[in-house]
Amino acid sequence: MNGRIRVRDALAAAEAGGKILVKGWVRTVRAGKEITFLAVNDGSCMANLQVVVEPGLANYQQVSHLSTGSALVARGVLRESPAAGQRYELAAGEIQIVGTADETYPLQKKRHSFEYLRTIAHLRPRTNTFGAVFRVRSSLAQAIHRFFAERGFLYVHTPIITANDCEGAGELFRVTTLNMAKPPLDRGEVDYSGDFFAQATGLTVSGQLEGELFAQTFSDIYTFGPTFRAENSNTARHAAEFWMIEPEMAFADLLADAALAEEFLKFLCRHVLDNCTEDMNFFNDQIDNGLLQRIEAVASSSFAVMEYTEAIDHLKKATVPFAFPVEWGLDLQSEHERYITEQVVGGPVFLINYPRDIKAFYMRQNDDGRTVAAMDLLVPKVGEIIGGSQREERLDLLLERMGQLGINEEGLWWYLDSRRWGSCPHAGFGLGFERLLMYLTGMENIRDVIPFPRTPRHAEF
RNA sequence: UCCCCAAUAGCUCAGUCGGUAGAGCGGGUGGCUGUUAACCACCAUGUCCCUGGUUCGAGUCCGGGUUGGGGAGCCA
Repeated sequence: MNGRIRVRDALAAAEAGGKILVKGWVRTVRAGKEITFLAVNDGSCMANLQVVVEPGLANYQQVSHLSTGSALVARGVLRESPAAGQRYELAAGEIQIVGTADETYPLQKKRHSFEYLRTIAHLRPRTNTFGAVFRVRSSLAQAIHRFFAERGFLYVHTPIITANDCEGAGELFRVTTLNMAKPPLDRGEVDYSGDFFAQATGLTVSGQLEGELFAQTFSDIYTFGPTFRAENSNTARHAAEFWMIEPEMAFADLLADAALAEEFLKFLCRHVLDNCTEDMNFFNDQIDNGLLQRIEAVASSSFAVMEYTEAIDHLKKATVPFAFPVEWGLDLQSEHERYITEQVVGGPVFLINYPRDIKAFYMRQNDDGRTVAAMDLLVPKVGEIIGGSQREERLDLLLERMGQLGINEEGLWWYLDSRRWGSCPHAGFGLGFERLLMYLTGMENIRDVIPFPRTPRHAEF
């Protein structure tokens, strides 16, 4: 628009000499009496366009006094840069100062801590690191849609508001229009019959159950949307609001599920390596020196598969001390998962067939009577990154399991119906988008890969 | 929610044995320079997180709190 060219395209021009117009924000100014250099960035790439300004310019005085953060429009000739550091630069013929930034601008041309930048989340995208994070985030989201689209998966929008809290009480955010100062009571309990939905509702913790219903029409589907957990988790890996990808395939078993997960993760590794090269190189240089090597290794590896029972054997034989006990029937802790993927396998590994009693009610019971068809994909450095299962398609066994766990059938009548008519084997998995992003960028805190993080006590911006 | 650590200039930090605070960067001014987080000189900037206590005297020691960070659990 208005003939503007993005910095990314200007820097990638086939040859110098063109008259161009760029619009962006000043990252640094190196000003002098005889010449001034402005580094201009418009978010299209990490690299800045060097704008060279000489005293002949009408407003040279004002331009040489610009400071970091200012917005401007620059017109001039793209030419080869005589100095090192950039191939092209813009010889300014005209600079229009659009918006100045005074000395109170919080971003300085120096390194800031991530903790500080979190307090100015509205400005941090203007830094190199967060610019890279959010470019990769955008690119990766589009790659995810492309992956599934190319394979014939239907994209389904499952509800954000739900009355379904079957995955564990107390973790839902409540959604209500009741007067919180004076809620209607019935025998001491809040009476939701007069609430907007005439029942207790909350924000979704997973689209899986609805996703299963669509899989039994469209064969292969996926969801990709916001997910909410009201848990008081204070860690670098948890947010109250995050985005989750949940594919579901009909006529698929656990191994087909694992095969999809493997293809999916490799595709995304390859995608960022091939399409986000500049930003990935930055992460490798500045954030995590082993990043490119690790992602390249995952992209070209073949994932191992290991039974839970075998993993327990390995852990029992381990010579390293663990803080938590290892026993068949107990869930694996992060330390155990990392030992398996890093020390035993030395790469990505699917752990499959977990004890029934530590897994969710909807997972398919195996013939051994004590395990279910669950899988977790473990990767070096982070541990579990994908969790999935083959679902229990047999109505009687599903009802039996729900009964054992005290799960109310009435609220899930629609889910159970899917096992009444045309039930079929099906399987799926869930992947936390931010955790994927952490894995692929080397960023170590989930609050630094989501634009405006929501965590306990934090809903600013 | 539990355990551990931290909080000093706009930012990143130092501050010895308890004696009323410094550096670098950033900012301002000037100089200089086809510069690359430019460089050089000068200048300005503090609720030492809050609160109570010990002490002649607390940034420093002790109690309580707040906020942040790391780890764990929960999980994606």
